[in-house]
Amino acid sequence: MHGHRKPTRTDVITEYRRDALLQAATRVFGKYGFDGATMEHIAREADVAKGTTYLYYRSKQAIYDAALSRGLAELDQRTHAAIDRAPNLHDAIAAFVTARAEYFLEHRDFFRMYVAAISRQITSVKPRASEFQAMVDRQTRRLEDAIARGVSRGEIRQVEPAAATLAIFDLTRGLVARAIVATKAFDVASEVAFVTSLVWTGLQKAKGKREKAKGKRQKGEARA
Amino acid sequence: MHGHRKPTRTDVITEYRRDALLQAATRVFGKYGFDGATMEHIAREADVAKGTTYLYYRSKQAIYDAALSRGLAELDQRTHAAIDRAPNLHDAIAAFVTARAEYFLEHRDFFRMYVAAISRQITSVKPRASEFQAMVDRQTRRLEDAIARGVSRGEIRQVEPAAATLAIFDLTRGLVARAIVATKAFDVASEVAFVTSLVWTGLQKAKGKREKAKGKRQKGEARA
Amino acid sequence: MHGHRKPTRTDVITEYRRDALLQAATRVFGKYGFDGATMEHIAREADVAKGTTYLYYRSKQAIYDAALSRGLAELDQRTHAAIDRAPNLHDAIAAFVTARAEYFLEHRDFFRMYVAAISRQITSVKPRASEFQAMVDRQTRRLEDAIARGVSRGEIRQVEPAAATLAIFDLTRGLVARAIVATKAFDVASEVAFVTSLVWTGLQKAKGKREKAKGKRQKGEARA
Amino acid sequence: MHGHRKPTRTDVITEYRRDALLQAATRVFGKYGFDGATMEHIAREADVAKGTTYLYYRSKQAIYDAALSRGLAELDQRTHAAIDRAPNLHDAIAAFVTARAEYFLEHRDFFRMYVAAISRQITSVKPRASEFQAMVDRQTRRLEDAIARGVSRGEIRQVEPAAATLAIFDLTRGLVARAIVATKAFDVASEVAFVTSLVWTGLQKAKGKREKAKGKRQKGEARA
DNA sequence: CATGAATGAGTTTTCATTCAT
DNA sequence: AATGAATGAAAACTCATTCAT
Repeated sequence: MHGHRKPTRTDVITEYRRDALLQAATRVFGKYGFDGATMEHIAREADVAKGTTYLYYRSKQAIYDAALSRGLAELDQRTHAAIDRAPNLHDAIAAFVTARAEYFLEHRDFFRMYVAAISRQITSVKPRASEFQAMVDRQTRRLEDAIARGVSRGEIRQVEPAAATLAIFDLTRGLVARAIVATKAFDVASEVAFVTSLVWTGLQKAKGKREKAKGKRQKGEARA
Repeated sequence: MHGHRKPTRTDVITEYRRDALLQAATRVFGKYGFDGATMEHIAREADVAKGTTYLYYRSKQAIYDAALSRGLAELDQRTHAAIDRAPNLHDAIAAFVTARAEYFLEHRDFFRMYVAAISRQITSVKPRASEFQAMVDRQTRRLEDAIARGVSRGEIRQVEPAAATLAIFDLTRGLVARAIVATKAFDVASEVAFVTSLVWTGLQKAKGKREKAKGKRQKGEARA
Repeated sequence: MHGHRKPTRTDVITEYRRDALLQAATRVFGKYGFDGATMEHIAREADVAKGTTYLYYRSKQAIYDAALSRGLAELDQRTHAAIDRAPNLHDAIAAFVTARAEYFLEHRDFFRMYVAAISRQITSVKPRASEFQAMVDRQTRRLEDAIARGVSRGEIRQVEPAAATLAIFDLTRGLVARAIVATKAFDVASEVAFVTSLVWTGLQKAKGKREKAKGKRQKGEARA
Repeated sequence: MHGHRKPTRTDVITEYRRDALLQAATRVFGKYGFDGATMEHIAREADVAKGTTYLYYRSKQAIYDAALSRGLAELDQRTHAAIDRAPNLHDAIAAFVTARAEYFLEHRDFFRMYVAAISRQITSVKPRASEFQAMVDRQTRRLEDAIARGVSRGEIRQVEPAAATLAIFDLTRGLVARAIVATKAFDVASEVAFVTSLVWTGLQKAKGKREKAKGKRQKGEARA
């Protein structure tokens, strides 16, 4: 902030503590949820006294938010990097799914926090919606842009890029959730491949086949 | 139907109270989550005293479970009925998405409970996974069977029916979640249509094109 | 109460209910103690609805008191009768111990209430001491009189009759307590015999021996 | 004596608090009984907040157990020391009664807890009997041994040492109970003397007198 | 008289947060 | 800065008692 000031000893300690606390918090919140987690537990996990926690974070909510943000930022990073590396739209989609699945599976506690956070957002009385919404946007922006380009180039059919992106987003989340609760072996790679192929195929230009079915609608079908 | 005993006064009251409590519980759990909800609050919402709650449900957990189960059963009902009414696979998929989206949007509090329950299942220390898993299975079974038939008839391409079903399941959930947090107008019908079309197209037999694309990148896609 | 009025149907029912409730109360209070017992439990045990209990007894305390009183009155009865039948002091003592032990062992729940009541009296904040004290007095009066006569007749040595009586009273209580908690066989008869003989011997005129012992230690007793 | 580590601040506080809490608990449990006592009350009495109590004792039951145990251990101590100091059996008996009476009268609240504990043991649904039983055994062991020696030396008549000991035990308890509820002056010393003399005389060898009475039993007499 | 549904005061226990050392 | 003892608000749950039917 103050330019290139050499970090003082204090800065280093502070940095170290904040990191340790965030890691501990992620573990504990991931395992027990927001309400189930206790400051005591987090402190112990971070190897500090309970009071120390409050020197670095104002409250339980604050440490929770920080832990969540940090994870989201990292995930963001990974997601972006993966997409940027992809040479084409198909691979960008695959990269998106893969990168996120990998990140979540490497950070299962974070995934739990993440899911709970979404759940809380939906449940939420307070409108923390906006902050969270912004993060989701950031996570999906790159992919959305890629899809938009794909559409404008005629590479894929005319779809709402946002809708398509969110679909991929949802599929990824579901996939990871199942991987995490899975008791028996779960072949992530093949699941990722399936999701990717489903979406990719789904984005192809229709071959006209469906027209007929569409022609003779029955009730019970989507009213779109 | 089940013994024509005239319902006693107590039976009537019991029926009425249980229903009122379940409704209240759904509202409160939906708004505040399991931990955030208080028995006091639920009781007030159901217009009874705190103690009365315990005359009908043994514990907070019990009333939570009951409220969740009831909603799931209703949802199950609707989902089944919708699929059964569909004349073909395409419409079955559309019906699945539509029925669930409608149910959830009519019962937003229940949707919040539902999402929280899934979140809890993932977070959960205790393995209440199984009970819940069973319900999910029940909800998806019919669609899975329909998809399996579609595959064996060659109506759609060779996919793992379970995987395809869960994808539809995930997409529906995401769709509803967005509809519920949406601050501005949200065109559910068109979202449903999109999801349905994405999946339906995605399940069509591949035209073989993509293979090539994967092998040798096209220049136009160099930077997504 | 109103002389020889023929008991009405209502009187009979009332009598019957009060009795059933008292029996139930004794069982329940005996098993769970005052605080551990619930009106619900007592009512169920007496085969009436919870509210009915309050038609016969003003409160939990009232039914407790009534149950205790009834037991004490019966015990009183038995104790008196036994003593009155005894031809001499020795037998009166034996009869006292025996009668009480028998009564308590036939009414173990009542014994538990009884012990708890004594405990409560000691603990008691409120001075229900007097009422209870009176009952103890009534229970011991006859024996005390018999002992007083024994003393004045020179049948036994000069002791404070009240003190001697209470000693016998305490020994009996201890004996029964052990019989009731005993897990293995407990020979009540021989315990009663021991207590009786101990007391009877203890009340005999001293042979003068002890005086000396107290004055100048005997070597054999140097280390007890 | 046990590692000369300087006690830390925390150690000191802990020691102090545990003691204060135990004292407070004894007072409160003694006055109101287990169920009548509230944690709030105990905390106030110990001059701490309600929550503080739980920093030192896991639960109400735990603090109760600790308070009871501490008292029993002290009483044990005193009882043992008194008996060990006695030069002969007669004095050992006197010492037992005296020491216990003194201890209880100095710690009236503890006596109330003690009586309630015995009462609970009798009433008890759960078999905490064993733990408690063990403590009683410990309290009486020394005296029982002394009596056994007295019997084998022919110093006193042939009695079951355990039975004699428990008789003395019961008499002491009764004596103290009366001293504690006594509203008017209560001459403990003379009561102790009476109990001691009654027992001591009662343990002397019979002079053969009673034989006759025994010969012509009447009903109502012990069937031993 | 009898019932049992309803009430709400009262109890134990937990835990985020504060603050003296 | 770090500690951890102390606090007290909050919450689930129980049960004696009341009262409408």
